[in-house]
Amino acid sequence: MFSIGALSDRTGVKIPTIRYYEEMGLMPEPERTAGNQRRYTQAGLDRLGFIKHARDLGFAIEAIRALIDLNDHPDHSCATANAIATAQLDDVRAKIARLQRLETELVRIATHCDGKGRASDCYVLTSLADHGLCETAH
Amino acid sequence: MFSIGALSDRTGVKIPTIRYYEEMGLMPEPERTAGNQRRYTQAGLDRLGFIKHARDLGFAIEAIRALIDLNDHPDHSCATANAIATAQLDDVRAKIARLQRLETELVRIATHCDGKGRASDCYVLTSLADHGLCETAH
DNA sequence: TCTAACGTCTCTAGTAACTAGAGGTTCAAG
DNA sequence: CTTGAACCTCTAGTTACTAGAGACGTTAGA
Repeated sequence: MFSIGALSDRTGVKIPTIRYYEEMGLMPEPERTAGNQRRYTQAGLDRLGFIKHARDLGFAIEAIRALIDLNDHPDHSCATANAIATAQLDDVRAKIARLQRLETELVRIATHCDGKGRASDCYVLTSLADHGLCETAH
Repeated sequence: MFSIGALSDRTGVKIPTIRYYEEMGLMPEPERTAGNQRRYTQAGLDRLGFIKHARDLGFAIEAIRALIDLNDHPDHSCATANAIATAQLDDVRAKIARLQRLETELVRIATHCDGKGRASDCYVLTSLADHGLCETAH
């Protein structure tokens, strides 16, 4: 049996976050000691690892809830799991594309200002005031 | 003079968001009609455009506050503006790098599952349960 | 001038996914 | 049996908005 601190140490998930996951219904309510402290089994540790990994990959809590549900029903079809993973991939790719456009503009903005002039001549400030200077849409 | 709705239409910033910016001190408190409605000048419109552009580029409210402050003091050095823009660029690049690592893992996870099997054999679920299958750190 | 329709007002509360802190209790090592 | 670390619950704060309720203001047409 593991205390909540032991779980935290093994997974890298902070203690308040573990309690938060329990409240959100991602972690099952564990057994308690006579003094009301949580005691987890190996299954609890495994589940927290699953959640952590999914969160690290950017899955939302609701998506993880669905994935856990599937994991608990081995005979269900995995179509939902595939759809969730694919949607997450699409989401990540969209974010990358957007950030790359921002990167382009920020490089332009940052390189045209050496930080040594006066604010009235600053290309950073001029750029922000005038959208027309941008190369891409954002 | 512009009503708040006119400002919203011209900048694409939603009305409650304009009021929120006012509360945060990014937008100055505008004049009011006898009936207590906000009326903005061209300067108010310009400032909202500045804020919108900065937000679109991912600058945080606090960073924008500093940029506006510089914009209002033309004789100050623009070193801070340059530092803020550079920090933002670094931040964007770090996010891109992280997302690209996630993309790698998600491609692997999504392509190994066709969504037609059973949950017990699902590569998506197996992968999430076993971090060892990952190619990169995340 | 009246009135209908639409615009605007303030205020509260909700979102995602935690994080911080207060004030009190329990556990385990020595 | 003591003591110090770990744990408990609860509330509130974070970021940047968004939604909704209920009331009031503005304006164009009859």
